[in-house]
Amino acid sequence: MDSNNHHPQNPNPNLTCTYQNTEFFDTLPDFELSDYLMLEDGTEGDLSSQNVTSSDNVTGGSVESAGATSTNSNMQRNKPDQADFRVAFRTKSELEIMDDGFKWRKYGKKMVKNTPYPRNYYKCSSGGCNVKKRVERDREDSSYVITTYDGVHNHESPCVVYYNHTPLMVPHGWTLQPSSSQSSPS
DNA sequence: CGCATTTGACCCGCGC
DNA sequence: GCGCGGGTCAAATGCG
Repeated sequence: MDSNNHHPQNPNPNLTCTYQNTEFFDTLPDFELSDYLMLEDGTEGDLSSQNVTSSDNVTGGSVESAGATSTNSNMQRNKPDQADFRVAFRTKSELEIMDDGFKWRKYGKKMVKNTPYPRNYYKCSSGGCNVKKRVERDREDSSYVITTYDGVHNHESPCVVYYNHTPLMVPHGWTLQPSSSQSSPS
């Protein structure tokens, strides 16, 4: 609706995610992460009532893909390859458009019953990448945005390709960067 | 002119 | 078996 929603490729090029140290969220002045939701295949309940470790520090270093033994892989007609991994964030932000360095293309919008705010559906526009993203506002606090990632990117973030690959698993959209390194590669 | 966004319709799954 | 809700697709429109 807002014509200013045309998200650029990477408004936060210096967005360095030291996710395990939570420094990433401290680096962002515009929004802060309130809740980190770890949703696995079939474990996902309702985001509205999904209470997690709502602590300021996200000590979630144990993010793993949990789709290795899923019985119902073909839940959708899409490729069930990477649809087993799901992560949700609740972020305090005025804007629903939180670019994580990936390029997302909106493909749908829905009004949810329990929420006065619409839910937006995004797909990763990178070729061959079937990662989906769901963005909705918290019905309790409209200042919070709930972002749910479905799937795993099969490519690096366009804005952090110059970083070394890390063996650690990070939530979709977040690219890990060694805290010992400078955010400016030059 | 090309690409991204928007919006409505359609399809699928689940619950009653 | 029917209804409801959620999710996805496709065509149209607008903007760059």
